[in-house]
Amino acid sequence: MTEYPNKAQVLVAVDCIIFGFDENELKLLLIKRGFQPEQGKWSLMGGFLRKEENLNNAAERVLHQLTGLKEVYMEQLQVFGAIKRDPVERTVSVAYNALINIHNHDQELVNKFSAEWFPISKIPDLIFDHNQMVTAAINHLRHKVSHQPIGFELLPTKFTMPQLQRLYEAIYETSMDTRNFSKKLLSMGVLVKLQEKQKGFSRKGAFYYQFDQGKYQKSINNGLSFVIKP
Amino acid sequence: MTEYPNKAQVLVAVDCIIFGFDENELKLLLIKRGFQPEQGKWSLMGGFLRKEENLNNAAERVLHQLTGLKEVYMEQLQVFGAIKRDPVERTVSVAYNALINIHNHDQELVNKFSAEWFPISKIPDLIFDHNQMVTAAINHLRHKVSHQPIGFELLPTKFTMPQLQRLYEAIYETSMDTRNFSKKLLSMGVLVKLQEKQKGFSRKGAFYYQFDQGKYQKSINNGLSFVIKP
DNA sequence: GCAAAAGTGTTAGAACTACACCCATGC
DNA sequence: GCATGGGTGTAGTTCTAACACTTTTGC
Repeated sequence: MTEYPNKAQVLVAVDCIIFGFDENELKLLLIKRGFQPEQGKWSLMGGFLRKEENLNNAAERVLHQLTGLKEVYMEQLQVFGAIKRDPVERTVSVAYNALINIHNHDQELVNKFSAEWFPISKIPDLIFDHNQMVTAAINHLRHKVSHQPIGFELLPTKFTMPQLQRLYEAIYETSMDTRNFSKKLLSMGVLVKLQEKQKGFSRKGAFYYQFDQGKYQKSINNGLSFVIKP
Repeated sequence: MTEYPNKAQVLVAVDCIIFGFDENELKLLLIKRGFQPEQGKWSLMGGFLRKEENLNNAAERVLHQLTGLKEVYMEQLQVFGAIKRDPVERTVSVAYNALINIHNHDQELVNKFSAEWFPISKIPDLIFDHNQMVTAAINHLRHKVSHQPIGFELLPTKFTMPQLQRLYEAIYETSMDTRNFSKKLLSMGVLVKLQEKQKGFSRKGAFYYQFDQGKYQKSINNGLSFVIKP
């Protein structure tokens, strides 16, 4: 074991861009920073990498601290490494996208961090380069949902076709044709229709569906490509 | 200015996955490691992040050290942060994809680092997690060339239609129909046909084309999507 | 004149887009 | 019985995929 010469004295952090969907809008969970620097400003939830954990663990830990959730869909987005991005000390930060069901998180923890959900159209000024991270995160999500079945992570396991459509409309900031949308989704054969109907939202009630990972894998192996264009 | 408590003592490195195309095969430039640990083994070209440079600069510097090239198409790929990925010291490494014209690099520098081009089908065992990086890099490249006009970075400014097709075939490891390929490329209206023909390779000679960034931007603004499926 | 690569068109099927009305239910 | 959102079919158009022969030229 030799030590490397010219070590770079740089800190490594992770920041989580936490997405949720509340039946109509795509939202991000932001915290009001309780410590210096920039105390009291809005920020992404973040933390420093510890020696005994790998990067993904660090991101999961940070997400868990704020939401109480584990086993969440997370994905490394990008590293931000500009020299002065953090004024206190040279820090590179790895941004992670997290997709959660907006109704599942632990409200007490969220209160503890003075966190709030913001619609993506109304993101406030954030500290450091966090607005840049958010922009990258939204672009990445838009791109990714168009050809991977990850949108379902933002919905309850049981969801209706109109809910799913509104989700895609919110992500793409567009509107889609109901007939073409359901035709497309059903044609891919990755959804299971349940007998049960959603009650209380509309008079008629909409049938619930579930995403079926097994069916998806089979379809993929048969050459299907999952595509939902904006 | 306060200092953060519980700093993570972690080094930050960059590693470059350098792609080239030699008329038939997609290749990677690998170095024979001249220092400990793992001296004499094949490896990606890498280096540590310095305090006074941002991540992209570091990647450019590392690429320049090996190839003598500047202003090269580079793209951050992913961070690798497993605890024991580097046995000497805890290091997270940011992998960068670089696309270069295989005929342009500085041969002396390449010799100095005992570097060699390897076809992507014959990548040797590499140190640390570099094989993982290479796999991620190839997957990323395959995905990216299918909807962004970055393949041209691997070719000379003037290239023939058959060269371009062979490039895509090499990246996708597939074969394509000549007629459909040229029809598709020309229909997007982003290439300029030159009067000049390639000499010496085939009897007939093939016309040269150039990629036109301005035309591409215009087409994009008019709603074109650049797509070349495998 | 022949070998080797370049260049070019057509057709059938698949996927996409646009579009409007009836249905089920709670009040 | 009416207001609200849920659910469904068709036709025109565009895109894709499959397929083979002629052209040019150096030797």
